[in-house]
Amino acid sequence: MPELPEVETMVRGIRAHVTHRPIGDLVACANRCKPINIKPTLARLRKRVVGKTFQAVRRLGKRVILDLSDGSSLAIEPRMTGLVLLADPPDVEHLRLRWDFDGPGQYASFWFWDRRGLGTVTLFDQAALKARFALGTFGRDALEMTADHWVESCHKSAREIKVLLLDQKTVAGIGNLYASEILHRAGIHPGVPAKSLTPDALERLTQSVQFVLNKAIEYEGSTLGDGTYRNALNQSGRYQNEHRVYMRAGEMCSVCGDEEIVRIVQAQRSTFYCPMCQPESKGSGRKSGSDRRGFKPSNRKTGR
DNA sequence: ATTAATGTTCAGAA
DNA sequence: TTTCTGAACATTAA
Repeated sequence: MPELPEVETMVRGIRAHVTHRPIGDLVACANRCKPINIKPTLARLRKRVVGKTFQAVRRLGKRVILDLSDGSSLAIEPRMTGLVLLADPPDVEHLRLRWDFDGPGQYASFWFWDRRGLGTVTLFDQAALKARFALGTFGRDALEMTADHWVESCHKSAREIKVLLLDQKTVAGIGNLYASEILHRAGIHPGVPAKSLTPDALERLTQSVQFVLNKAIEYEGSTLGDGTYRNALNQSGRYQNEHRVYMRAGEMCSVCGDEEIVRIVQAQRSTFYCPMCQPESKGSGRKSGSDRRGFKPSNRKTGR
């Protein structure tokens, strides 16, 4: 499920191969899959894209943005299982769209592949893109968040910190997997209200977001058990080997060695955490000492 | 054979 | 205003 590190890996993977090349055609792949959700229609998008070039490829939250030479931009949103590929798709059935380039180049085309078909491709003109991703309508990028920004985002909110982390309007790029990993490294219990976090906890959160996301980018993202996520050349990421809590319910915490990782459900999504490293009490002060022992997990489900 | 679970986003309701 | 719920989708585990 592509989150910030996976989408960043996609962007870096295709950038050199898709920019400044004339687009010869855009077609729906010939298989029984629907060509996913396209705005406007495929036919109209095709007319708007053919003959142009991509001037730049960048990331906005969890979307791949391709800036066209006429000032408009294409936003590819992988959602759960979408991939951009230069070659070697995981399978041919779930290829959805293909862009063909004219002229020389290492790869003649690139694809949007999506097993579940929740992904979207949307064309924005310059003004519409600006409006859609303006601060306030869309959150600041997770890698741009300073401690002051976190204070501003958290100090009024009654929501659980894990749920707030997932809100793309509050902060862009964090998804279910990295939310659990980030909070574990920060020593913050996922269920505490955002506004209860102390300045110290928010400082740790700031650092943890930077550390975890940058490390995950360095490792080219996480390819989970189902093997869905792949880079542009259909290679697995390597950050899954570094996960400390995600999908590790019932395992001993590798950091404290004293407690099993627990799975709970928040906002209909799985959360994983360590009751020892992430105490529930006030402001999640990790070093407060008084809550080192005697803590009871707030939820008893430990299955995976 | 049916049902639940999986994760992201958005529309619409509370 | 803020927060919550359900739908969309494909595949697999129970």
